[in-house]
Amino acid sequence: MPSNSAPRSRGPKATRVDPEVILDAAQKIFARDGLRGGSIRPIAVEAGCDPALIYYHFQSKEGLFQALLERTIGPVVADLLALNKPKDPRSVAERLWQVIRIYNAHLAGSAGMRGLVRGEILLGAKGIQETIMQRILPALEAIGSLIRLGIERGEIREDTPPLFATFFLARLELEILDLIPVLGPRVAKIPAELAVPMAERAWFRLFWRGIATQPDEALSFLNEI
Amino acid sequence: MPSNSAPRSRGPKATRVDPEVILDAAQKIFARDGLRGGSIRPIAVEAGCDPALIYYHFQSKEGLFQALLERTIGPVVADLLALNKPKDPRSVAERLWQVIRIYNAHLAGSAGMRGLVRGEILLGAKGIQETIMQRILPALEAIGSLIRLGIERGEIREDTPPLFATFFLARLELEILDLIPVLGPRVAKIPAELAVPMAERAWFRLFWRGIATQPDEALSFLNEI
DNA sequence: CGAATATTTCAACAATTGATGAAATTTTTC
DNA sequence: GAAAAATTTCATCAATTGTTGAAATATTCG
Repeated sequence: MPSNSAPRSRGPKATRVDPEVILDAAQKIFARDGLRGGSIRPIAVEAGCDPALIYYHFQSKEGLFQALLERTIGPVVADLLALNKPKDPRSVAERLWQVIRIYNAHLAGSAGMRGLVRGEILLGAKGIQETIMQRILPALEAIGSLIRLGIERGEIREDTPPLFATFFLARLELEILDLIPVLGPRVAKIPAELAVPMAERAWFRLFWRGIATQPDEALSFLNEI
Repeated sequence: MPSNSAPRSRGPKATRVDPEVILDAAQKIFARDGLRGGSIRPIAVEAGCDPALIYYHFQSKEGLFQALLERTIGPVVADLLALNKPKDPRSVAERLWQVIRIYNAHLAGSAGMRGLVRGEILLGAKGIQETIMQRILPALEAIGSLIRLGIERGEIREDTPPLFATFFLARLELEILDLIPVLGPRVAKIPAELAVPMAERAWFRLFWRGIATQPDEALSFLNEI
């Protein structure tokens, strides 16, 4: 039998394949299968194009992933840096809480991507590690500045180590979004969709109690929504 | 040209290939390349045997990984469960601190394995997920019991949610061992080998302050070593 | 010793992978 | 309208993958 589908015509289609569509497809596949496990052909199917087109736009599989990283991390970092504006009228407590909200707002829908990023920090190729680090380090620095500001203002205990407190908070976001929806319902009878907001609040309270001079004041913003 | 190496003789060698040696090799390769990225042939080279021998002992790649999981997680869980003995004379604070020490003692040397386990919880095949969960859930339950005991005894604040505090502590171990040695030296000038013990203590203090009724008492054990 | 069993290797399979060069088609430029 | 550039597909390569069946050797048991 001859092939049962006529070959599509070559050359540009009626509607060009937006590289953003390819990135969407890559995010879906990489998030599900990992960087090594996800392969180009399923991404091409998802994007509705030929595998070779992906190479035309992104040169290599690694290039595709790096482009995806830029798109995923970029907006998060931008928002985190904005928390450090000198004229911001909010308390440090409230702005640290916003760190969590920002993270959630941008990344809640991209499960798998965070684990992927995390895995590549630990085991990834040097080039990808560098890309990630250059994006993440300024964000960590921004959180550290906030904590130092809190110490200056007397909101945060003087014996709080800014660096470790930063890691503690940054880490918190990761785990809330990734592991809590999986573990929460299994360990207790917490619906998956409630696990994240409950953990966010409980953990931020715990965190704030650990570092604040007046731990039980000024957390009213936690009760919104 | 004929092949440049004479074929090894078949049949049992002088010294049998201990399956434990294959597990050691698998741990090294999987930890470096991930479950999907790590393949059987390099594991066989590392173990000094033929790839087919791995199938003889472990049936499949997934079977190999499951056996490796058992060997890695088993001892950790056993030690964690032992923390819950009713006659233990130590304070809850000290026993919660031991959670971290146990984790470190068993898993500090197997970087990559933790990320692997974590990744498989989120994205892994159903069978592997089940294996992991059946091992981990009793450990989480043990920590939860300790925290409830602390509340009963008045060591821990009554408004502490045991479940989330458990996750918080369990999570803490993971990140200290994995991310801190990578991020610490890059963000500040902390040597990698100091980053872990420093973070362990700083984070445990912060954690304890967040949940304790008398947060600044009875942490003298943190100064040992 | 001889038979049964356990251990190890070899050779090969079908499938999948990342990648490329050439051809075809459209769009842009002049 | 012709030439140049951009976009898309096709066909295919070489390498690697997990896995298996058969053969070979050693050990154990009667």
